[in-house]
Amino acid sequence: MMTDFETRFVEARKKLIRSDFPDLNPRQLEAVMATEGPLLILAGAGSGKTTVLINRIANLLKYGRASDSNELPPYADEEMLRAIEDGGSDGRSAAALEPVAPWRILAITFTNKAAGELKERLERQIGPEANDIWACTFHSACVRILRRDAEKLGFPSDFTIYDSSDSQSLIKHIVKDMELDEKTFSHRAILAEIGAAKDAQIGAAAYLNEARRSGDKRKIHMGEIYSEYMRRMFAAGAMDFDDLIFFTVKLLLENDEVCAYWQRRFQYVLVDEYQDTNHLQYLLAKTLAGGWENICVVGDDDQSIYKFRGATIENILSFESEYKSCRTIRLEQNYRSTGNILEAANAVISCNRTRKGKTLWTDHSTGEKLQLYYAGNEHEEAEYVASTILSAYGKGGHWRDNAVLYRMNAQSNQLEYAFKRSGIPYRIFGGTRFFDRAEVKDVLAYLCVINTPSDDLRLVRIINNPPRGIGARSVEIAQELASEQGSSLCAILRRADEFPSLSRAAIRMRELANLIDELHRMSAETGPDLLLDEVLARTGYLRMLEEKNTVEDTTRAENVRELKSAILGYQKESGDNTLSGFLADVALYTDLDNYDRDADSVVMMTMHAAKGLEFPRVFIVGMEEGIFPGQRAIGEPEEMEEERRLCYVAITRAREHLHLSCARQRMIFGRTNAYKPSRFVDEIPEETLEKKNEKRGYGYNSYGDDYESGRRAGYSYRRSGGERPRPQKTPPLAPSQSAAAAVSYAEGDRVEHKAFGTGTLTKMTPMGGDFLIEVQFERVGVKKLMLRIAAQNMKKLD
DNA sequence: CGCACCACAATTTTT
DNA sequence: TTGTGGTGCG
Repeated sequence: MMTDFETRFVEARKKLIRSDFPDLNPRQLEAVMATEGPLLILAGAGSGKTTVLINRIANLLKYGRASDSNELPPYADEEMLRAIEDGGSDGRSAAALEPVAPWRILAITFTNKAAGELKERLERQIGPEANDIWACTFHSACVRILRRDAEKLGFPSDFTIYDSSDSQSLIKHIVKDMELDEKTFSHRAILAEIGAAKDAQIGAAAYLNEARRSGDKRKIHMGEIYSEYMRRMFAAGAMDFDDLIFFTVKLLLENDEVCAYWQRRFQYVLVDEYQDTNHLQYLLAKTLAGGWENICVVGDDDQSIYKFRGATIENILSFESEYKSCRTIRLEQNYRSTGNILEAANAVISCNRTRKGKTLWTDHSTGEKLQLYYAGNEHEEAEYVASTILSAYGKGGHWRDNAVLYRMNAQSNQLEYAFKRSGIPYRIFGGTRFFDRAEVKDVLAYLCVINTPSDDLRLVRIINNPPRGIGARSVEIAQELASEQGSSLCAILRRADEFPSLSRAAIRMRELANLIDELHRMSAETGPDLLLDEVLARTGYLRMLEEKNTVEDTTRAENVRELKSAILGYQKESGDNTLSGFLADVALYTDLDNYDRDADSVVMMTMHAAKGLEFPRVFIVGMEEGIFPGQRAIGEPEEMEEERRLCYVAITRAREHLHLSCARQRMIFGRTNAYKPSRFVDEIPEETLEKKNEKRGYGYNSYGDDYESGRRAGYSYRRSGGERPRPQKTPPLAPSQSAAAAVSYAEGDRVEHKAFGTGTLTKMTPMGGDFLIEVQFERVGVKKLMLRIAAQNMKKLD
């Protein structure tokens, strides 16, 4: 039983702490104050969860567990209580109850970007102290833990990290060496299977045993591949992404001391995007938090869209039964979107069965209705998007306020063309990332080999690149020699002239080995930036690119130089000047996308990639059965729910304007198919939707005479031999109108464009049945546009 | 050994 | 349609 004084003290203390977070809503405040024990925060889209995370950490650093405890400090007295009630700075320090040291806090996110943002915002709010907080990704946390104790697992503490393409090529080599059929054993399937095994904590030996017991041929082969994969990884002192977590968990579970060390250290563990964790990650978080049991997970079961890579929604759904004393807080107030957008999002997601149940609300106004555009095909759809963006820009928006989201990267093409034709600057996110580009990987492979000459996998990659006369056969022989002698490939290269079988290539091999050794020695005293220069010069790699002189090779050369700025950036950020440090970091750093974040251009990306982002105006294209939801999800209830969550994520990216579009027919992978509008469209309440072009896009008439009249602006013009479209009364977007109008333009005309303003048409070049025009605009300078598209958004001035 | 040509498959993707 | 990987020829 608490005494009256105690009650007053605790209440006053809570009141004071609360007053320190005036900008939070009641639910957010509750989440910030609930510091002790397991806590599940179900944070809807746009509900300010990062704010909560940051303030929660701030609270811990400042007040310790005071906001969530009935405990009094040892010397609590009336005077102290008065100070707290007054709320001055004395009161604030009196209110604290063992403030938490920053290094006792572990905040785990999924992406480097999220971790970086967290760190940045923490530093801004809390100050330099924030640097000692472990705000990192699962993988980088594991690396830090493993660097300390990898030897206990038999790995060198400077183990290298293989990224997925390294893993992939290793698998390829193994499948080849084992002479298995590469069709039945696709790299993808194997890696998925190995990943799943690791996720279930099944090591290679256990897997193989189990496979042998089952007698399943395929499984046995799979087990053999798995074992060989792990053997070679171990021999190379390498871990892949899954291993980082797998081995960390193993380390913690098998070494009581190590486990106790970390458990004692991490007094508070926070996990962001908890719905995206897989079983191993869950286990890791649980284990690390095992000492103090102060585990706070933040997530949204409705935004779980990564099942395909192992995330299990179960983690979040069963958190409450896992931790009996758990408190659950729902953040349902949305600060991002208009009422209509939220209503649509709520309506769609409510069709799912497996969920915790949340309903977002907002005090924003209803806003404008969602626009649903029915297009005849993907060209029309793209032109609708382009045209809408031009209008918005013309009314004084920025390009970067617009995002176009699609289900598959393959859908980006038509949009890209439409943007090019219309003079809209755009950027595509996703696709091949910087560090995945061949030329960057090549150069990094050099650096890896220089750092660790026994890194056979990387050595094979660069052994004849640039071509130096070491052919595939010679490499094969050298590899055989290496495995016979149990030495590394590089060691064989050094002694190449001892092996008659290598005769022809021996000299070249020795030269390469010498180069590697020399650069290796140099790496001890030279920073990675200068070493890179040396590598580029001495290996002739840059020369090879420069000599080719094609457009691609110029960009490649640029990418290689860009790598140098990545190195310089690393050195500046970390203060570390070692090659091994940089390489360790690079393996975990996929994302150089952060460069020119402020560039003003329309953003294009998959819906997956858009998670966590927001834009004033969002287009969701390809709302068709078979595209979104994808063919694979149809008839699979679980998959369908995941697609629906994806739809929910996509819708909730929009702040003010949301445009959906579907096409009656679409060409994908070179084949044209007819599609019905997506079921998700039907799930959106009618009253929040404004349908546009329904008749023409999907109506009975759309394949009648309309079709021949130049509606398919992209190519039918040429097919119909320049035939003039029949005049018809059409809404402003109809391309037929533009085709008619296009004819009447000539060089020297004064024009007014709805986005770019007034200008003079300076040049007209016939191009594929259309014209490429150049217009000197007064406001935005020279633009190159395709006339047919431009004509929709432009009129002639007299 | 290097290049050109053909077959084939292709959600989504952080680390 | 696009990219990739394997094969065959000079």
